[in-house]
Amino acid sequence: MNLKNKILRIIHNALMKAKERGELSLPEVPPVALEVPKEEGHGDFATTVALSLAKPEKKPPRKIAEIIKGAMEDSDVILEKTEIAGPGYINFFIKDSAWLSVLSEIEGRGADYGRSNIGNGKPVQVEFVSANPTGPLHIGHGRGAAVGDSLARLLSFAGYDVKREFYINDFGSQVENLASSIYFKYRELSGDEEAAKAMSAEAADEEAPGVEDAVNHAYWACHYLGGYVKDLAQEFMARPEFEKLSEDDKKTYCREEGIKMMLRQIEETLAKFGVSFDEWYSERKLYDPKNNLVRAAIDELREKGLVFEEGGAVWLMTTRFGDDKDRVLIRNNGQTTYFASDIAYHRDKFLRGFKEIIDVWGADHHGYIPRMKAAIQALGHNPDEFNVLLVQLVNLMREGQPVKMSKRAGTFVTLEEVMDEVGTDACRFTFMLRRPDSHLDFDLDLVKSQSSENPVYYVQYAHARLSSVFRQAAEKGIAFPPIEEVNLSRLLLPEELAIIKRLSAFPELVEKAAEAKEPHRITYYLQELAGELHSYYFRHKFISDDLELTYARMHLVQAVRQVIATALGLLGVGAPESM
RNA sequence: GCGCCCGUAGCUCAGGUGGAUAGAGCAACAGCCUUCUAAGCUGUGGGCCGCAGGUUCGAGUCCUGCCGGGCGCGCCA
Repeated sequence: MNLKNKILRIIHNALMKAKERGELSLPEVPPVALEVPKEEGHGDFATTVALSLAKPEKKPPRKIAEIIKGAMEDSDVILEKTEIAGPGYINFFIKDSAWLSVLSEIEGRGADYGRSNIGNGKPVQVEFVSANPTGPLHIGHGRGAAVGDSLARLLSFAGYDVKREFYINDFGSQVENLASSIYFKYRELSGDEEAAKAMSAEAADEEAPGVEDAVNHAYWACHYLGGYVKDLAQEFMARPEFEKLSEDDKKTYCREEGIKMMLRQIEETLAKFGVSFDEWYSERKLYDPKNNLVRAAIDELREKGLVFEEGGAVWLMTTRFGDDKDRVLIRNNGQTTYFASDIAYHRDKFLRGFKEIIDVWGADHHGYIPRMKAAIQALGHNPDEFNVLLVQLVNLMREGQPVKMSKRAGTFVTLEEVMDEVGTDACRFTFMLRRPDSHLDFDLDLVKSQSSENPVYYVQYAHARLSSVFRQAAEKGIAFPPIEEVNLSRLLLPEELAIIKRLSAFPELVEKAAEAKEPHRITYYLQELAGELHSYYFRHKFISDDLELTYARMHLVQAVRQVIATALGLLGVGAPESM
């Protein structure tokens, strides 16, 4: 049992005892809030329970605090002292010797220190990135990937049964656009004058009036996105089987092979970024003739009486569940909407047994949340089982100036290029430096710079430095005796105890971050821990002639090294042995 | 017009689900390498937490209204 829980037990027992004695009435056991005070002088832990009991007990809070304090028993002998302060806080001061046991706990659990089971094996699905397979990933996808992946790692570490999923929009107008772009480019490359003319009209005219979207897209993709449409067209042309096809079949080929190639590229980019998925879920699967899930979803909603027809279209009554207006499922041309697909998709997620569903979306889709929540309820689920994490769009900067990513400006930058320029660790860490819903300026020069301005190296350097200490010790032939044989009570410095206290806070930090779905908290914790470590490192030698002290300090920094590595791992960032 | 997000130090941002005297990095200034990695350390200054009310023992945090910025409001995806 950790220290915090021991204190909680002491308080709880004291409350029970006070009740027995008749000093407190306590019709029901109050929740006890125990926190770490900001001010050091206020002890290691403090509770406000006396304050919150003041009203129901009709006694002054300080009086209640006296009663509780008088009933407390420190059976494990972990308390240095307790005191009542301010309006009625009870402050707890832990014995130094009790803190030292944290080091043994960390060493004992190793890479599992901080792992918990608050998730209790609950099946959770995190769906993220889900970019259209019509072009390369950009930096906004990168942020979504970093946030989604870190969240998945965090939840998994907290005991949830997590699955990561990528939803492939391989159905509908977007992929048709890709298909005709490739096909169009192929025609141009084959000497089709009409196609070439449209292309040059597009190049000359900002708005390119009268030119269809596919040409527009092809022009953009060929000139600014690394020419991937042109690459694909050329590759297909070189394949013997392609030329044998009829024009119609060529177009189909462009679509099918185009999607396949784009997905492969997306998967490779993400793999390089350290992100992988358990499932790549195809939208087309929802329309399988043998098992049409979209039809099944609409039928289910219709049976519930939540569907109606108007103007030749089929609608879902989302307003019954708080949406602003009802939404179309089937257009009057007979085609289903994206929304209908999405309902079927999310219905299937629940059918697959997930008890909680988390979608990571770009913030520009936030308006879509109410209708999706409504749909979840229409299907008979608790809307709390479906959560959307909004990730704000990223401003790519260079030397303090925004990089405008317009197709005309010729400055489109892919995620791949950003990773190559700044490195994946710096890239991922930077994404986790902000709350997901706050705007992020991603300055390429800053993220690239290997200086104090760059927090990722600050943290990684702490790990590398400590690794170096162990190399030095080994070179000098200094042993690393087991922790049971080491006199940890030699760790008397205030900064040593401060570090131990911070290490002891890690498991709860992980739990809270997981519950709040806020992986960025890990980033801030890391910066604080690294800061304390650097300061400590600078002031004190770890390896000295005093072997007893050396051993004790080596175990301390071993624990720090472990926690830094674990925490960086939750962010998908490496912990280098040397830099 | 309606809805969502944001507003905290000169800049970029934290602020642990309502707690004690609001923090960090950068920038500015002044220092620290003979010693385990200077990608580091030490110190200094800097605030009407957008504004005005409300809820209570207690508000940067919750509620209402305004101001300012971003985004969204399709039988597109």
